[in-house]
Amino acid sequence: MSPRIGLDLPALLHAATEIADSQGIEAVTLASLAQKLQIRSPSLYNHINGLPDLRRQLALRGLELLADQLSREVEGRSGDDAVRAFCAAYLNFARAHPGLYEAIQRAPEPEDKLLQQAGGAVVDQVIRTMAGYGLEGDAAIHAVRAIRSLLHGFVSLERQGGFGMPLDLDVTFQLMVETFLAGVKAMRDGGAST
Amino acid sequence: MSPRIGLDLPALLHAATEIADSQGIEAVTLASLAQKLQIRSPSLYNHINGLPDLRRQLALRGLELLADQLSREVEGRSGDDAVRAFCAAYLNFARAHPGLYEAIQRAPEPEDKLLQQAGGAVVDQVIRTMAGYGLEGDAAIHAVRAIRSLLHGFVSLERQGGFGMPLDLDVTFQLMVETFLAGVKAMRDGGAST
DNA sequence: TTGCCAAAACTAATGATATTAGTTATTATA
DNA sequence: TATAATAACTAATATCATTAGTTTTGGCAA
Repeated sequence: MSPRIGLDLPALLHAATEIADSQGIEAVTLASLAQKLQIRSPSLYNHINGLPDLRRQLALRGLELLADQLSREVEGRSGDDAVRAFCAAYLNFARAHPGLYEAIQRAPEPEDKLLQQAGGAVVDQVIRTMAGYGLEGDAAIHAVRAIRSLLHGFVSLERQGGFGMPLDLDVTFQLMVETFLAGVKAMRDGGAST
Repeated sequence: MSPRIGLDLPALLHAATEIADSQGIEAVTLASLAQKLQIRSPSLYNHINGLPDLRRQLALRGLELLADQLSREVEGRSGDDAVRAFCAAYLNFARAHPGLYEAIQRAPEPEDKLLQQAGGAVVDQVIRTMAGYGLEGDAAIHAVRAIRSLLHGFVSLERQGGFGMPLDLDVTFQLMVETFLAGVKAMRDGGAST
């Protein structure tokens, strides 16, 4: 009675994103998505290649969106200011799109070219932001890894309610970033102190 | 022909841990566990209360083991040395038990008393380790949150292969911890520098 | 304008999973 | 030795992903 509803991949991903952001990536199933779209689940195969493919597409969409927002916020800034803006943008994305953020973490296939590339774009943005910071070569790579760890760790713990104390998390975040910057400078300008 | 094989909860969790550590927490299903134990999956209900309960038990087991190893390594140390030992022990646990570590992160029910308590034991260990560091009140809480973020972020990114460059990860980890310590001292002993 | 074809929906069917209900056999204990 | 609790079992159901094959529709070419 009603073939041709007019679905396409973007519409699918939009609906899947809503499910992921509101109920978690686990809740994104072909059954739940089909129900939300008012179609039968086998019909989804006209647009995607099964559940793993759907989640992969979500991860791609998430990475693109993240890279986009990061570069937009960092643009025109430099030094500490750029790092602060970068960190804030990263946190904001994770809070605004918890489901997409979750999807990004599920990068299984290391040989997936497109996913690698999309992830690379985000990492490149970190590298650009941290560049011109007086760090060269290996030291720069270590610093980039450190800030990625810091950001991802905070975001993950916050999302899963890992921080018990009722102390303002935004303050923690700000302080954490400043501590990191202070540490980088201390390490750069000399050895360890007491 | 063969009821009474002699299974009990510890044996179950041991087998489930092996699956989780070798194939990931996703691979821990009642079907896979039953197959490994040579029984039919409904028989598992004599020991556990379904799949969610099994994963919860795994998380509990993981938290206990982690708290145990952390306190063992930190014992007798203090100051920077204690922090370094703590971080190393945390990393070692995550590497040795990737499946258990994964299980820990899946803490869904915030009202689960036992899980809260087990998680609290780990956090308390962080607090004890960071204590006597010249940080008081809120500052101490922020510092604890920061180091948890750092450790969890690094461990997660490493596990999912998030670090692309073929640069020694152990070096990054060491450096990261030292940078954190330097940052904490810089923040404690004065404001921001240039 | 008409007819055809590709695309997008569908139904039907299969296999895997978790879970429940009810059954049987064994072990421990009274 | 008899019995009761326990730990295995079989049978059955519901949900999910996936495949195969079918129908309908909308656009495009003759």
